[in-house]
Amino acid sequence: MWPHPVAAAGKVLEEAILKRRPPTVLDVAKRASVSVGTVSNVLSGRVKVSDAKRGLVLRAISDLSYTQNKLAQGLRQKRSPLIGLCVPFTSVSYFAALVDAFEEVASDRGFEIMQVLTRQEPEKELQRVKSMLRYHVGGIMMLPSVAPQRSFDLIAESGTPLVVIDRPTADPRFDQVTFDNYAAMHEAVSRLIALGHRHILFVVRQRLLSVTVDRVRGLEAAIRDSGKQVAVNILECRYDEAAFISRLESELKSGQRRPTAIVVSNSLLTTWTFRALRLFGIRCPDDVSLLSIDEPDWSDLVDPTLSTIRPPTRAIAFTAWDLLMRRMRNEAQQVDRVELRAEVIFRDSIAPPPRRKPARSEASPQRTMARS
Amino acid sequence: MWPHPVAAAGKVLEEAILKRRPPTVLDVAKRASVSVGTVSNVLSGRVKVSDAKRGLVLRAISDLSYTQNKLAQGLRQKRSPLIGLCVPFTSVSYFAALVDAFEEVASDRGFEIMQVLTRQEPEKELQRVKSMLRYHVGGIMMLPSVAPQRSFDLIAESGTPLVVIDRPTADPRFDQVTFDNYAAMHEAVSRLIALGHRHILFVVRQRLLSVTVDRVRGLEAAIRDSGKQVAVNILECRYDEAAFISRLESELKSGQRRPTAIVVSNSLLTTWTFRALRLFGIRCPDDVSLLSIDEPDWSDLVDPTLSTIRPPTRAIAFTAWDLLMRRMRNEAQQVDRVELRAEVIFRDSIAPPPRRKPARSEASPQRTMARS
DNA sequence: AGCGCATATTGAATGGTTTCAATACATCCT
DNA sequence: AGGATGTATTGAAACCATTCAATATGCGCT
Repeated sequence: MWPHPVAAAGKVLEEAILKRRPPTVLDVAKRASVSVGTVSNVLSGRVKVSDAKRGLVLRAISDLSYTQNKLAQGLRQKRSPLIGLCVPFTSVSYFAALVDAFEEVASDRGFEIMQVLTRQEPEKELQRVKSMLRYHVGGIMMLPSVAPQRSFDLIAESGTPLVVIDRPTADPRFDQVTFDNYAAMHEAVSRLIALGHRHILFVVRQRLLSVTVDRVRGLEAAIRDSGKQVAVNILECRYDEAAFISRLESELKSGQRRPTAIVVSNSLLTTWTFRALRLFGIRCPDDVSLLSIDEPDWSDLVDPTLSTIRPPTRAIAFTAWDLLMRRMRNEAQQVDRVELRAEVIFRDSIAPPPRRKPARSEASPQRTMARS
Repeated sequence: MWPHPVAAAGKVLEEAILKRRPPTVLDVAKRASVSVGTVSNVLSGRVKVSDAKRGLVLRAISDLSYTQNKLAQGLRQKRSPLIGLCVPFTSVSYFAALVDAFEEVASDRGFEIMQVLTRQEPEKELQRVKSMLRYHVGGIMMLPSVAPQRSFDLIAESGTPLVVIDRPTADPRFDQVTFDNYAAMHEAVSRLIALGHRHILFVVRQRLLSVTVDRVRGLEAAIRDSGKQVAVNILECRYDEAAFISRLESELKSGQRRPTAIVVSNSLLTTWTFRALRLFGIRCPDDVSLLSIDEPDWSDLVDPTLSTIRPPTRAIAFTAWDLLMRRMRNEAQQVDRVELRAEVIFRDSIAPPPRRKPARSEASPQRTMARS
């Protein structure tokens, strides 16, 4: 007497169910009466499988509601479809928008994001990079800190594809996607100078950061190109609001080199600056003009509305993704360095400087200071 | 003649180096002349190892600069030290702050974050939950959508510990950490009523969301407790700024039930509302008072400064983490439901309603409407 | 010295997938 | 029919860390 077919099917089910463990390729293979290799081929689609067998396999997969174990897959392939995403914070809106865009495209393409935060500290960065590598991530997107060399070396040594975003690096080993800080800064500062500003304060987080260097170059070029005498002061500050405010105050009250325009490096510092100006009773744009790099989402809500350099966030994310994929598929011909353009948006926070203390008495339009 | 010790050591190195692959426990074990079991015991610290052997092992680890393969570890242990973090977006500051706090505590404790975004859509959520489970994450933090049932079932079935954050659920299977929306809303609305408001508009994203339900309960209770006649309108809207603005406009211009106070459910909608009021030329707080749930970071930068309900973001993250760890270590006695308190911050965007059209002529303080 | 007990150490088996050399099968041509 | 060519399928081996039953070692006591 032959075993009843239904009972037989039941018996195949048994293994996975009785042992209360998720079904494996082996379970699927048994139920579909094929080999594990065939199941794997159906799953990956890399090798042609006859329609008949494919049907059996798909049937078995859905019967058992089998799901791939990505850890085992990653172990075997030595690369998991995890993508490491390394940014300083998520609580800065520009970074958050980047993360958001990356997750969107990653999940659409069947990848997952492993997110690590560096807090802008090279040590922390190194530690976080090591964590990513322990998971054998298939690729890394990284917004590097000031001193990313050791992290870069580790990544290069591991052979993991890396795309550097937002902050250009001299390292010739990696693809990178940035926006043209030089041009954006040149455009913005040229406007300030045209309006008559001759004392500019540039507030930055870290002077050594490559983006900062580019921005300073753009600023200086704009001054040269204008042919005017413009004094520039750079204020570097840690992330500590109280300390920042007091340093800003002393800058703004130093009679001689008192700035009439402030350019701020990121949206967090802009928030603080804006708050500080209120606190000091300094009016914007009457007393001082303000321009922010990294557009905060409240730019058009405040009074005055804020002039900004708006980074092409989503374009950066999508471009970086494409580069990373190309590299993961080994299709990269050479190192790519893409530079996108940022949009400079002039709103009300920029105006001609006040008339008093004219450094060289430029012809700035007459303007009453009162506004009430 | 015995092999020279140095040559022997060199020979041990060979394997990993010649084959150009990262060293494994086996390589470490050979070099330290111990068994793989011992190496594993040193690594995990779960079993006591003599100081002598431990020294040898540590030495070998550093010599070879061995790093654990977390994929293999996860495969064997059936749980990886990856923590799935599931939120709607990162581009809303409240969510971004949560993510930030989670990453901080996770990386301090040697865990990594796998971040997935649900876009508030149950379908997407389910898909993302499946992705997490395929990686056999050790635990999940989730800010659920309106209809999380299937996701919950899947998670429960997989046996993965889950902590539900921010949005209370009736599901009795999972720990949860929320803040007291009822109390916060009660406090805020009581103040509005005390100031004389009798027409309140509540702008929400999704009426069915549990937090919304709680907030509405708090609102209604505040009205009951006040003993006054207060009309409430609820405006539900998708995430589409143009559509939202036009719906808001019709609400604000509907002569009869025209609200004098608006409560908005999250910071993104608050941004839109704020922008819309400007657009319509409706003054705040003169014509209408405004209160935001989820404190945007520009609350004190705009004019008028914004009244808000500030969620205890970091406390939520840390509490949720502790609950999750307890559950991952199987120390949980019962299902925990922690409810933290939110802070209600009254700033300038709240004032008594304008005098015109007194519904029942309450004694609100005389107030000239003109301002500039 | 001999015995028993406690602790440290060992290493084969395990987990789930993919890979790839080997095999089976089908097709076509002469 | 016989042989050659090409494609589909198979299943053992590999990936790497952990587990745990079995063994080895050390210690104390008589």
